Amino acid sequence: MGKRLPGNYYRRPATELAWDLIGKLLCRRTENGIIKYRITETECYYSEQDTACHASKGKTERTKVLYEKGGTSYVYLCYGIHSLFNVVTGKEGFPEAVLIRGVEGYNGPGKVTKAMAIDRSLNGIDLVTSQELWIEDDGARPEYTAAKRVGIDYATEEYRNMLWRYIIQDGKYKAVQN
DNA sequence: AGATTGATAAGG
DNA sequence: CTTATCAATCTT
Repeated sequence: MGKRLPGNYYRRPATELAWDLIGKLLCRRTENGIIKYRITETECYYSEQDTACHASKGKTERTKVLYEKGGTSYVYLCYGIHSLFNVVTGKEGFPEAVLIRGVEGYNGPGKVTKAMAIDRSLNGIDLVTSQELWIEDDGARPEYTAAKRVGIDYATEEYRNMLWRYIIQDGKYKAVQN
């Protein structure tokens, strides 16, 4: 079956990981056993120049994890309600990450983390060695489309228009349009 | 379209 | 300490 993605898989730009993670299996160990969901939608956040990226305002207590090396998880509580799960990519010292916006059966980043019981206690863990949370590749290479990112109205127009959101082509799980 | 929600970050 | 700001979701 699926193989866990190695550390060097994550040491690539978020702009590349974002579409490559489409179709991969997000795995989570729970008390009831291991659950796996296929990733259907991602978004990438790249560099301090990207005004939609949390790191654009500089390194803070919250965003410092974005500067970690690829393969680190970044779990962030949004709007006081929703935990959002991101995969930090690239090399140490450069802020970039891929937000998991949807998995098979669950559209919406808040629903994904709810379904998989991901919370801020998993912030900063290593997806390569963790027994709690990791990503596998089972060889699936689904079609995907690119779109503008959503929920980032505060970003400058230049970055709002970036096609940094990727959606699996499956018809069953249509994403909301811009 | 509007209400909600609480951690985070910046300012006094 | 106080205030403003959200990488969202649910209900009208």
